[in-house]
Amino acid sequence: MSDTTVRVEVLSSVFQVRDLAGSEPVLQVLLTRSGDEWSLPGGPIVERETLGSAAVRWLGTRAGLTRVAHLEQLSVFSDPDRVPDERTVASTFLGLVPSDIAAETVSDADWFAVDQLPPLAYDHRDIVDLARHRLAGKLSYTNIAFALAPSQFPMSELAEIYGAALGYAVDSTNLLRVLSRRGVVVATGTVGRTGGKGGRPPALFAFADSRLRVTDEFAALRPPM
Amino acid sequence: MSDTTVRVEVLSSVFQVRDLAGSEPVLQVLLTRSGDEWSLPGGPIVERETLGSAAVRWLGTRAGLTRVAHLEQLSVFSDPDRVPDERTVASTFLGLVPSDIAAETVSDADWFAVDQLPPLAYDHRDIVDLARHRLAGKLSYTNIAFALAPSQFPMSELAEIYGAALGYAVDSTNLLRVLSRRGVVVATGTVGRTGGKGGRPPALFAFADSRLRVTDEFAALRPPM
DNA sequence: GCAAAAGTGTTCGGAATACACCCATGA
DNA sequence: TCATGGGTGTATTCCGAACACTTTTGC
Repeated sequence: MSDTTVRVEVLSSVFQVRDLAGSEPVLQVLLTRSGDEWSLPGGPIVERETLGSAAVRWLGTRAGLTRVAHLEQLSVFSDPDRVPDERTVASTFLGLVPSDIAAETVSDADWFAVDQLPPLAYDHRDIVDLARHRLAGKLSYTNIAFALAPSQFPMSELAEIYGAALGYAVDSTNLLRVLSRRGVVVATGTVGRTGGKGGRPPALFAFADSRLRVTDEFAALRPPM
Repeated sequence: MSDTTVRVEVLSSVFQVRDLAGSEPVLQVLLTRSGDEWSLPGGPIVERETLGSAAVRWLGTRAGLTRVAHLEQLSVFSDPDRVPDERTVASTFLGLVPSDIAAETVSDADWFAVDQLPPLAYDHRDIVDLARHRLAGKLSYTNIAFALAPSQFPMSELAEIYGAALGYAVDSTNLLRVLSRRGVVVATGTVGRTGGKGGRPPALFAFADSRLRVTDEFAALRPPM
């Protein structure tokens, strides 16, 4: 059998929930400019690195981003014609950045609201859509929001983060009940400062784990007992 | 940037629920012999094919298997030292074969119960474990069992298939309720033959779709309405 | 006191499991 | 008619959503 080799690149959809001037915070994705177009940050892998370390490396060099709280594999895109030139297989990643990190970017990188994306290169739009869908799914049955939230937060802020990522409003009261029953969030005992327009100061919460954990593996067909 | 190319292979964990002499049916996985060891079927990709078509091609040539009812991507395994020799990135797949198909194999391929696997080459054992876990998860919130079941079946047989794949007993009564509420299975109106030891003849059911469909996307945090 | 935001309690409905009981067939 | 398996109905339990009501702060 012939030892066919192909070009392998990594591409990352990195999300952050960011304040948009004068309105609710929205889910944004990090893009890099290449000529006229915008692309997902990434590039080819080198000899002795895994795909994951390649993704991290490219996020640092292409976009100036170093603090990714979570990174996981998505599908591989392998259509022979997905990019013109050389046959290139793309291994894609989902990355998340906490909302309180000032994710400074280099000059050729910027954040875009996921509902107002510019035209993207090649199949990168499909990759962003896949990543959004994966994120929405995992918010429901894992603790993945730890990677979108600050280390401490009032529940109303966490509800806004969920709302931005899911695309619909989430009730903070019930969110607390669901997440604390599952042991995902715990009260810190500390109290935050009241907001700009008055109101009762909020209790601060934190995620129990800072690594991905499945919290509701079986929606149906649970094992006995 | 240098145009690094690497060797890309596909590896498939193909499962079938098969009768084991004189006992309950069990989940088995298809392996190929390479020298003394057993491996997952697969190999390098060629110029103009996707990873999926490469996986199908290798299943045919290495294992004589042509009728895979479902095939989906799992993770990419990219540790630089995962195989000695040349640096090889493995894109892995989960495949499923209906239980009533006589999945004939070539001489260097055979089926093994997942709980009694022989020593496997390289990291192939990790890949099988990942595939089992993915299958178990998807049985709970998708219709993926269509690819493990015959085209028509009594519910007791489907419960055995679920039981073999999940590793614990599943009640056929409640399985029918869950799957019919979700529109996953429908009654065919036909009736099967009674078993060897007498008993009432069973109604036959079928899956409504023969493509993967998510049936319970959000375990929690459902959208309003 | 009043507005604003946080927190508590209650009710409701949906969905999955467990289990008792009835039905249809072969010997 | 009896054993064997299939099918139906009911009760229980759990969990998440909705919403009203109370509490605590700033002005």
